[in-house]
Amino acid sequence: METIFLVEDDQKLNALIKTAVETAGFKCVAVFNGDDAMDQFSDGFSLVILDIMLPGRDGWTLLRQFKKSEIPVILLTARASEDDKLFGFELGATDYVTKPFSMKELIARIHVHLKKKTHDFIEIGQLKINTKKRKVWIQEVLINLSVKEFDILKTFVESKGHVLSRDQLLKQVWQYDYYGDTRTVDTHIKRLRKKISPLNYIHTIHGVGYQFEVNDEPVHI
Amino acid sequence: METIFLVEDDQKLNALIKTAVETAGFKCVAVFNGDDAMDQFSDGFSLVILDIMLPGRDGWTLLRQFKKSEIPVILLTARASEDDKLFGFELGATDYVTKPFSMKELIARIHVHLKKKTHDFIEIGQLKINTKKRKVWIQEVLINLSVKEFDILKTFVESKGHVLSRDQLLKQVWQYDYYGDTRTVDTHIKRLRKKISPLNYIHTIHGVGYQFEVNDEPVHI
DNA sequence: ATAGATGTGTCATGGATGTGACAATGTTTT
DNA sequence: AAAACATTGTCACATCCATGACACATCTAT
Repeated sequence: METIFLVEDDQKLNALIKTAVETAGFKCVAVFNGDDAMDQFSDGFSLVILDIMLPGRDGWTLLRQFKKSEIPVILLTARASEDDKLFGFELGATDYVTKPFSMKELIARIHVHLKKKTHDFIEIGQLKINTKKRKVWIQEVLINLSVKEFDILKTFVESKGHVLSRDQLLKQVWQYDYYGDTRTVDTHIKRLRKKISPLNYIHTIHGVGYQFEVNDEPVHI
Repeated sequence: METIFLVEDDQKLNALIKTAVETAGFKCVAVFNGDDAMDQFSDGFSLVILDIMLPGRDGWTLLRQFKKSEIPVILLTARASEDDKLFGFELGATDYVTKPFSMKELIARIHVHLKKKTHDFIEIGQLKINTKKRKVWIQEVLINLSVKEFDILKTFVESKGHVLSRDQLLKQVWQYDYYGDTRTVDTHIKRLRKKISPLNYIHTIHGVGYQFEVNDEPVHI
């Protein structure tokens, strides 16, 4: 479970954000001042929400500290001052939100930085994929895929655009200790291509492997 | 050099942003409508700035198209509507900026999003190389390279400017135990030179080997 | 001037890939 | 339980194309 670290001195706002974050499905550790922030911070957190206008220890110092760990930091700022925003970015803030803001927007930005969009549904090109139900549609038409075919397709859409060797696909879709012929991959690619035709999304990279990329013509309206 | 793709129908604003982006040290390809955007878009760009309120083709359609390529997209929006922001995020926008905004802030956000993305990308001279996708562009135009050609090019750009003997190239690109003719290297160099022409980056060091060095004329603005 | 190094067009070959068929195994239906 | 069906892995064969070697032209250094 992803845990958000919240640093906000205003009691009401702190509680409000904490509730919003938790109802969005995250855990939330909330502190009210800079000293507690320093003490309780660890790199086990997935993301930090930091009010830059803290009493006591300066918010900028905290930001500098947090960014040593590569964890994304969203700044909350009351001042709409231009310079503050720029200074924040220069110090490594991932994003900022200017008060007043809606909880919806804050949550949306959290999702963006965690790259955890609603992951059960993936839309790519003319394909719609429900990973939980293991179903695939081409323009609302359900496609019947076998286990291996679905796993290969899922591997493709998740390894966005990267070239995958046959060995990589074998390790991912089959098991780490698979002893079969690498040409087996070819056969499954063939079957998958046939089932998602006329979509031409699986490309052969001669001498390397396969690559999944949407190449639809621009749709003219 | 990183190239920004700008889609903005307002003449003045378009020029303003283009100038700001270029003085910030990026190149900028600017278009004024959705059709041109569709035509000129390529995944050789590093980032897209998209005005969501375009005449003619809907900005959302463009966004959907752009996001197929994994390139970060910053939305420009006049409406401060909450729903628009959320919709934009759901469709895969990386960030958005609400008008009116300062050029400073826009540039700051560009820098933030480009930092994340530099891992798989190598830019050298007029070449852009994506090692994971094994793709190469010359000024946004995709070049089709074979396995050996790509590996040689990759070896070159990674061994910054050093002269490489044919034996070194053979060991790196082929295998440590390769028994072929060293002249084979020459043939592949020939093909690679042809494919990346008119770029003259591969230099012959007589009696030693080859060297990769960018020798472009400084571009005067 | 000369010998060796390099550029380059051509071509045969081998390796990589597409594809249909089939047997073995697992799953569903009757 | 038997039959019908689906899935999977392997093979054989055809096809395609990257590759590597060669021959010859051109260049470079001495």
